Amino acid sequence: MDKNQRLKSIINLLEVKKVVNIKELMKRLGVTEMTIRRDLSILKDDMIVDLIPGGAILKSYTDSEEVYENYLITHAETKRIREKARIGHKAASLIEPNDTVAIDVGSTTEYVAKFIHEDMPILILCYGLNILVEIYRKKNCSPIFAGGYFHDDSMMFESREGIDLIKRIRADKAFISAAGVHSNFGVTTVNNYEIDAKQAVLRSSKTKILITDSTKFGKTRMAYFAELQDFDMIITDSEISEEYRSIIGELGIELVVV
Amino acid sequence: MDKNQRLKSIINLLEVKKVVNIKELMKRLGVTEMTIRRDLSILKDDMIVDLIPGGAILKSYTDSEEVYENYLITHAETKRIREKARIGHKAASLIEPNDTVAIDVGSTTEYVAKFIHEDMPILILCYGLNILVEIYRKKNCSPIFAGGYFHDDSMMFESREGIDLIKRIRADKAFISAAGVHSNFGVTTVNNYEIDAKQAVLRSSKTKILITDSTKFGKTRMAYFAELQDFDMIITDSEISEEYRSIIGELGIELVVV
DNA sequence: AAAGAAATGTTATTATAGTATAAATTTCTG
DNA sequence: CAGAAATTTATACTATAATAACATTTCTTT
Repeated sequence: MDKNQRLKSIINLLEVKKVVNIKELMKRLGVTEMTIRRDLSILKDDMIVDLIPGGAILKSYTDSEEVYENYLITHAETKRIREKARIGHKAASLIEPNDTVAIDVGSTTEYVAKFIHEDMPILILCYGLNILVEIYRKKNCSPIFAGGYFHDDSMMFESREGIDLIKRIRADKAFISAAGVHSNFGVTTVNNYEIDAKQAVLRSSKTKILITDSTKFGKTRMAYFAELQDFDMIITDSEISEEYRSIIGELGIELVVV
Repeated sequence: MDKNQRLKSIINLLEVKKVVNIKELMKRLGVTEMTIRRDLSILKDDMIVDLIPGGAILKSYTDSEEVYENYLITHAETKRIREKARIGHKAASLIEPNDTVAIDVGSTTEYVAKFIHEDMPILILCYGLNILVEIYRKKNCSPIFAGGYFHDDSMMFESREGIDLIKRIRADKAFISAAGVHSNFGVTTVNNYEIDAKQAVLRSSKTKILITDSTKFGKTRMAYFAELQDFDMIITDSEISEEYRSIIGELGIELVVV
């Protein structure tokens, strides 16, 4: 195996494994440590890999400080990861083979997407990048993505044409997120630009499922998009108050507490 | 910052950076090496990260030998990654601040996207998931994504509404890929579903740049979408034949060889 | 506020990784 | 096939990373 093939092998391996170490490459390619080091150094100069102690990874092009700082600010405090994972897991279990499902933007709906089994043959309509990234690798899930202009606070793409696409789809189940759920003031979210997509999905879906963690009940955010009674089911975690349990019960909405 | 927050921070950082090293975490989190080591070891036990010398990466779930062996067989020869990286790097260097650029689907255009500097303030129109994933984190790059139905061979999204969106955008520069470039039979690609988007982008872009490696010259694929002379510039690698160098010269197209 | 537990820091030691250089081998070229 | 160039190996040395044992601080609980 000549040098060029070796370099290709290293890149191939990196694309599968995301990290290679020098010892492994020595064995696999049958050359000494120094040769591997020189190969990796060539790939570094070609800006294909980043060297790490003992090996290399594919080059990352997003190394700025600010990206990280923003990320921390937006996500660190509000996370409640374990609750969201439970809610998402429950929601995903409702999906049946050959369903068409719509998944709204949001961090909780992201967990719905995560927990969809890759063997489940379904069509998934979405418009959030985090959702898309979760599902596109699953081999039986066919994504339909409503594009447009990117909003990095919600990872949502939004446009007139995206709404047109949503209107043309009919979904069996829609998983909709909310940032506020209030008995008088209805169901709300943070950003005005989300309203059209949420409403379009609600109009074109048979079963409407509200996905929200318990901290959102009793809250109101700026952008109103639906009444509580527009939903057929609400999935939330066990810290939901007695008050809202009974409000939801009286409206005849199925409440699933995980 | 307590231990739990630190662990979250490390995970957050990993989700952005894909690799963290201990020195960096020490500075960022203001604790000693041993503490970071202990944190990483907890995350390792939780099966969230894999330790690497000097740091950690998010745990990979695809470590089987077979994956790699199969991959080698299917892709080893056809890839030409180093050439594509050079082509992409050159193409990205043409982008100027406040440009609107359109980036077509393809493995070579992926490298254009990779090499766009995150400080470059631009709008980027695209419709390929691999392109989108490269750019959406770059803080000054605003993506506009034409959505639709997903095709996993090319990672492209395609729909009537996506084309409508493309038609509504005017780009300064379009980077278009091709699977075949022939002096008589024109510029072609593999999949019919790509044609509309490529043509729509060509029609609405000022400078049209063909991005293709040298193996594509003289080849023809099924889906015709443009004439060679529709392009203002061609970027390719140095193995392009003398024949095609002169054909391109005679057509008055700027040829950039990297 | 004091005792005990948990978390973090310090230091010394061992193990592993990285570098530089020269010699050996292979490959290329006329 | 000789000689040059490129590539690879071998080796000695330096730098960095990992570990372990113990000290200190911080947090809880009474």
